Amino acid sequence: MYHRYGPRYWWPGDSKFEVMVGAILTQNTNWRNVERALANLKRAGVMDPQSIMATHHRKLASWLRPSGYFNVKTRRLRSLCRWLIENGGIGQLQRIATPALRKALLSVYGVGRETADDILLYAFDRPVFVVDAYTRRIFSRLGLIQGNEDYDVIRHLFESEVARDAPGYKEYHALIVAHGKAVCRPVPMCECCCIRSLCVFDGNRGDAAT
DNA sequence: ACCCAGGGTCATA
DNA sequence: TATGACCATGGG
Repeated sequence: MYHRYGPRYWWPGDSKFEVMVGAILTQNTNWRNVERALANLKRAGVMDPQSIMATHHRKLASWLRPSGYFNVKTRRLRSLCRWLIENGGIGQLQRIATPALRKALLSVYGVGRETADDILLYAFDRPVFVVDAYTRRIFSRLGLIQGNEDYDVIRHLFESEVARDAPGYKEYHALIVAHGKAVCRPVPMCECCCIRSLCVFDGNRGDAAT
């Protein structure tokens, strides 16, 4: 994949905080829409936890609107900022060991396992493997996983099989997304069954494209 | 008129 | 543990 797509330079962002914001905003959302919301925050001069907390929900939501789910994402972003401030900021959090830091992130409203791992890998530079929908799709079609395993089962699999190295994990995940976008498309419905979960093409059609 | 995109929470069984 | 409803915008 590296040979095909080259270095991805992930995660895009001017600061660790911006990476965290992007991780919240990109939940089930096209990155193109996230960029608009990030630009709104920068233009408003609120790309920091204190400014976010000082902004009314209504106004913050209007800036996040292009990224979709803007009401829930407003709450999630503020809960993350509240957590950052209560814990002394990113600099202090850097001193916490990875397992404890991961648990702390997961306790934040709106931060699930993938978002937590995005933040751990790309903002805190921890060697944590991010498992997303593309990872499940690509590697299930390669026959290496079934695809519906629990998140942490797949994460531990990659972390045990791939050398624990943050820069390597960063590049790998970015390449998985690049490959997923370019080639490994979701399984389309076929005329014979018309039900996605029962489609006979599932697991077969993707092979030629992986 | 669909489907999809760099998920997570909550209620329910 | 495992589904389903819900959240919402912009692009193909």
